[in-house]
Amino acid sequence: MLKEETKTAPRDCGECPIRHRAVCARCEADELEQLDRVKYYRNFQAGQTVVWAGDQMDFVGSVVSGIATLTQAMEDGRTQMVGLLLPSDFIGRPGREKAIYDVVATTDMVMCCFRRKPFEELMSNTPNIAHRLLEMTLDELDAAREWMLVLGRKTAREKIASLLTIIARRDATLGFGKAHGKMTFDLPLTREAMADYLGLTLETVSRQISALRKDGIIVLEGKRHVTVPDFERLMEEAGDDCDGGLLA
Amino acid sequence: MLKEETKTAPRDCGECPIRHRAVCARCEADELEQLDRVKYYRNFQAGQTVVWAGDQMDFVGSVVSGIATLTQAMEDGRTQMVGLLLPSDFIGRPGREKAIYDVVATTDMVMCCFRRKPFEELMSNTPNIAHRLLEMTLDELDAAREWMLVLGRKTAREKIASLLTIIARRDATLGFGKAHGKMTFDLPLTREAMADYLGLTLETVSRQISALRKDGIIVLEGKRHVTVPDFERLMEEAGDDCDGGLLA
DNA sequence: CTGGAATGTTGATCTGGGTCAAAGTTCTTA
DNA sequence: TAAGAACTTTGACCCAGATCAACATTCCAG
Repeated sequence: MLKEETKTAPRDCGECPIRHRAVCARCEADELEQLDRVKYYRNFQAGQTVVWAGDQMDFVGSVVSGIATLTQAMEDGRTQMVGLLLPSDFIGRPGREKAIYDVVATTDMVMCCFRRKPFEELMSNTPNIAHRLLEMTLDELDAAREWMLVLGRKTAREKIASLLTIIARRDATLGFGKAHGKMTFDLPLTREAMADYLGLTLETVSRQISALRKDGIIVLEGKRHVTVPDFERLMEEAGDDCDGGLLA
Repeated sequence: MLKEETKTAPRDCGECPIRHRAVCARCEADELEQLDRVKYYRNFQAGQTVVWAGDQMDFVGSVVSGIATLTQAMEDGRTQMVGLLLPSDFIGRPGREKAIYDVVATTDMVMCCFRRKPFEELMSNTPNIAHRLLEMTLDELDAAREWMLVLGRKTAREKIASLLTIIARRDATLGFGKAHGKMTFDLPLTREAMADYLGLTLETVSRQISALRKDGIIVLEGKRHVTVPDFERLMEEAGDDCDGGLLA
């Protein structure tokens, strides 16, 4: 049932696609070598759980390729996604024994893991790592706060538009191409996952996507492939005039 | 009109009330001295704006006493509070020129400010500062994510209960006393500010507070002074069974 | 292919919280 | 000590989004 290695890990850091965006972005050759000693790659399939909230977690690491989600749940089953982890994003918290969120791979995913204890030690001797991690954490904090506005104050339609905006921007940044005019991308999330991210029900997500389609804001091919004829138009629908920011 | 110094700044770090919780928590004597050279205190009155979103910000710093809020607004006036800054919390982001949120003092407040440029330099030579800031930022990220669950998935009543829970916990941590059984504290926020924090209208906030009062979950003296007869009961209302965490 | 999970769409109805409106309470400042 | 101004409560009504239900589509495994 295992597909034969969806995507293989990079052979070494030199050809790693996230070399210049991840925690290791600012490391020198010798530092990379130290990291290399405590590092290993792991592959996950779409749908697979990386960690369960409450589990012991003896590694931290970076998303190399693919997408994962960070999710929090209440006892009665209500669920809120609190983070969307894209290539180069960091998973885990140095100094923390147990995961406090569920981490799930929503697409096939490759992770570059570091054994936690040695990584923590490395961090205290390697300002380049600690510094980059601080920077990334501050970015994520900004993204989380931006998302608080979405959750707290935006309408369902604006929420959907905001999510599309983020995904489109990410594709522009990571792949090639500008974040304006005509754009095309795939939704890496199911309707349900979108609902969990947006604080909506999946029915509402479905309806609002249909509405945006009817209004010509987006064009769908199949369920997942989206074309945005005019990105500026989409941003207006999202309610945030142009504000940059967002998203690590 | 100025009250004669609501609360004065500490004379020196030795008697600073946040000495062991703020960015400087782990600094040695010599490091404190370096910080001292770029530091100054500022007093704000309740209601005063500390920084406007978009403004140049040439300082960062810590809340010494009092409370401030971090707020984000859409052009049409919808407003979402994205942070509640308590004593020892850090304001501003090293490396960032312009504020991206409004910062407002909701009570009289004393800040310990550092000139931004020299602080940034200091940070690169002083792992103790950078490290502590990373730790604090990670805590704030956790708090922001916890809040995403509140905003996205909780009912109005649960939201109010969650907020009361946070404030009660803070008072327990900062002041004296345990976070269980009978607790008493003052609300540092107006109904409107609570609404902005919770993604509600002030009418709903008012109604739900009345409802909690009627149900005996809380007892009010005046508008602001709250007694919680049974903290466990309040936590149940908040929907999170006991989960610790939250709040820097 | 084919039967059954997932996954997604659409409709009908209900409801929690928003909106609008009017009073009631404090707090100021004169 | 009075007259605002700011804050809070409460009521009546409404609507965006939830809930419940049926059906369509896609994707597999056998």
